[in-house]
Amino acid sequence: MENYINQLRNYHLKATPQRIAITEALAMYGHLSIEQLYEVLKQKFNSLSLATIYKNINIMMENAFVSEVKLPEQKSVYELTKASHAHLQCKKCHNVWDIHLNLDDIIQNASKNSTFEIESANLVLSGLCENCRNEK
Amino acid sequence: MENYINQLRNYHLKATPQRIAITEALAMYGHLSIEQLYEVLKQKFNSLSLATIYKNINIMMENAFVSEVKLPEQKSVYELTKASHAHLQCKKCHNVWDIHLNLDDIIQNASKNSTFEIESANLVLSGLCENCRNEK
DNA sequence: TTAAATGCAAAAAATTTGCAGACGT
DNA sequence: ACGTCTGCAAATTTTTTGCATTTAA
Repeated sequence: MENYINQLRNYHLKATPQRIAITEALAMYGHLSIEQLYEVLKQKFNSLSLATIYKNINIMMENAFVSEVKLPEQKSVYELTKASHAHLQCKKCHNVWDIHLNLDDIIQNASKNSTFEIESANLVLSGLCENCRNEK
Repeated sequence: MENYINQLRNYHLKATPQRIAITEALAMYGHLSIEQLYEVLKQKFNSLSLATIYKNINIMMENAFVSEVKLPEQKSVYELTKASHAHLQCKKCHNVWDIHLNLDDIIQNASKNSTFEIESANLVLSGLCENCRNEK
């Protein structure tokens, strides 16, 4: 909590209660959509406005405190910015997990096959999570 | 052209002039956004409605004739469905290219590090294309 | 001939903006 | 105290829907 206040400040973001709550929610759940963030924070702030979520997520992305994860077949989710990693998306429950693959290898390999100067890689792996796989 | 008519029919899509034109545009340009498709087709059909683009792209995706490519920091583009491949996105000119990497290797490697049953991989590599790199 | 597609207008959904009052620093 | 943030309402943007007419097969 104190921790989140300082983290926000490190990214030049005023530590308002709403922003602290967004940070807490993302730290706890890992990946949330705009609508999910709204539902979670709504518990704590009953006068919360969706516009506040949008404004905050936008400025948090501009300041690289939060990152957007674009996913096939579902709405984007947002996460606290971390070291480069890939994502696992469950096609059944739609939850998202981090997976720590070496994206640099992929970038280097791809660089051999192109004239691009590749700076970053965005990888989403889709399938069934352990839970959903066992359910059927 | 005849060719596109049959391709559309293979995917259970009636070959209307608008759909043929969408197919031609995607075959020619590779990757186009909704708005770009609208602009391109508008040349040919001056009574064209944006709703027609949306309806067609949606049904073409349902029938797997067209695929959506979600990109970091820019609107989705659409392409004719092809064998599995990755994408290169230029951060300057915002154009998109296919790159034929072996995604199966990536999937197998990731599978070792997770309990997921991974079915597919979605990879977008971002950087500068040759043109934009040379311009500065 | 018939089911489906088109284009239009309207509706719905998603996102952004402006502003007055509240709040963090 | 100052500049920024919040919540609200309104505006804008994006996407979908309903319907009359047209069209592909």
